[in-house]
Amino acid sequence: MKNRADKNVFDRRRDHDAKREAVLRIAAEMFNKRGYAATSLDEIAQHFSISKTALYYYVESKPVLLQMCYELTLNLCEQVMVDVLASNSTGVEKIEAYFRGVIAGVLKTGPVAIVHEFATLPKDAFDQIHSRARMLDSKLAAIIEAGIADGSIAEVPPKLTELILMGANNWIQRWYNPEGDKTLEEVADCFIFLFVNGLKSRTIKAD
Amino acid sequence: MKNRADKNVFDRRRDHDAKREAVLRIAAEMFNKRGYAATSLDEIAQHFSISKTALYYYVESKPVLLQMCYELTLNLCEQVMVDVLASNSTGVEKIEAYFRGVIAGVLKTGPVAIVHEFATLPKDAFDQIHSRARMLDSKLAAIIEAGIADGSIAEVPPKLTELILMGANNWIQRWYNPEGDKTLEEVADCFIFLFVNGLKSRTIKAD
DNA sequence: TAATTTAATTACCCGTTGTTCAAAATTTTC
DNA sequence: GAAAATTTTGAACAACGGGTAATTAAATTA
Repeated sequence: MKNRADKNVFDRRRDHDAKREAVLRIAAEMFNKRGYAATSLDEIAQHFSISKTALYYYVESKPVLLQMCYELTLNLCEQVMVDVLASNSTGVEKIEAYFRGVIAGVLKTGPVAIVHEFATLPKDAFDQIHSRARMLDSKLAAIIEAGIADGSIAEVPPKLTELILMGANNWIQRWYNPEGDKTLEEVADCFIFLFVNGLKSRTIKAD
Repeated sequence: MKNRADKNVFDRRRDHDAKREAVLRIAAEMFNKRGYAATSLDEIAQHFSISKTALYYYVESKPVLLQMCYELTLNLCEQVMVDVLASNSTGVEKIEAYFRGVIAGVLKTGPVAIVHEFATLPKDAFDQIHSRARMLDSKLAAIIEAGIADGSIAEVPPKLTELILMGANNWIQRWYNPEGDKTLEEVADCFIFLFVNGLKSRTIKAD
C-alpha cells in the first residue's frame, strides 16, 4: 500500500502543463495581433472551446497572463543574448546572430514576443519586466558600440540604431503569417541583409 | 439688417475647428502609444480637462475618431508618395525621400500615424482605409522593384523588404519623444542610413 | 438686456469584460 | 465501483467604457 509521499511519485495531472502552455502561446499571439486590451478572455477561451472561467484554472488573472507572456519572451531573448555575447565574433556578426536567433526562436518555437503595452501590468511585475527589457536594449546598444570600435560597424548612433532595429523586429509579428508563402528563414535573411548591407546596390564589393 | 444668408459670412464659432483638431492629434498620439482599445474617451477628455460628453460635440463616435486619425495620416503619406513618384530619381532615392518625408511630416506636424488595429473600424470605413493602406504598400514595393531594375537597389524581395521598412517606420512613434534629446532629423538620418547603407562599415566607398 | 446659438455638464443607460463562487462533471486512485 | 482529486461550468457581480438625453452655462447677435 502506498503512503502519502508517493503522491508525488505518480504524475496524476491530466495535461495541465500542456494546456497552460497552449493558453500562453495563443494569448501571446492574440495580444500581438490585436493588442492586449482588445483581446478578451472570452476570445482566448473560445479558441479552445472552453468557458472563460476554465481559463482561471490555468492562469491567475489577465495581467498575470500578460506577464507570463513577457517572461517567456524575455527568457528566450536573454538566452540568445547570452549565446551571442559568449561568441568570439565582431560587432556586426553579433548583431546578425542576435536577430537571427530571436526571429527564429521567438517567432517559431516560442510564444511570440510582445514588447509593448506593459503599462497594464501590476506595478511590481512592470518594474521587473521593464528593467529586463531595458537591459536587453542596452546590451544591444553596447554591441553596436563595440562594433564601431572594432571597425565592423559604421559610425551610427548606437542607441538610436538599436531602437530602430528593435522596432523593425517587433513589427514582424504583426504581419508574419506562418501559413504564408514566406518562411521564417527568408524573413530573417531579408531583415539581416537590409540592416547589414543596406538597400543600395553595390558594384564594388566591400569585403 | 442681415438676412439669413449672412450667417455664413460671419464666423461665429468660438474655436470649434481648432479644438477638433487638437482632439484628433491627442487621440492619435494616445492610440499610438497605448493602443486604441486601451485608450478611453475619458482619458482623452481628461487631457483637455473637459467631460467625456463634451468630446461628442467634436467627434461623432470613437470608431469615427479612429477613422479620422487614419484619414489624416493617409492623406499625408499619400501626398508624400505623390511627390516622390513625380520626382525624377532612382529607386533608392525615392525610398529615401518617401521615408524622410513621412518621418518629418507625419511625426512632426501631423497627428502621428497609426497603421494597425483598423479591425475595430465600421466595415465600410475599414474597407476604405484598408485599401488605401494596401495601395501605399504596393506602391512602395513597386518603387523597390523599379529600383532593382534601374540598378540602384540590390536584389531584395520587394514585398518582404517593404513590410520590414514599414514596420521599422511604424514603430518609431512608440518610442519617439519630441521632448527627448534626439531631433526628428537625427532619427530620419539614422533610419535612412541603416536601410540604405547598412550597418556594415565600408572601407571601400561604393559611390 | 432679451433672444438665440454654441458649448459643456450631470446623470443615466446598457453592453462588455474581468473575476469569484458554488456546484456539477469528469478523472484518477484504490 | 466508491471516494478523492481534478477540471469545467453557469450564474452572478462589480467596474468600466461608450453613448444618449435633458439641462445648465456661456457667448453671440441684435
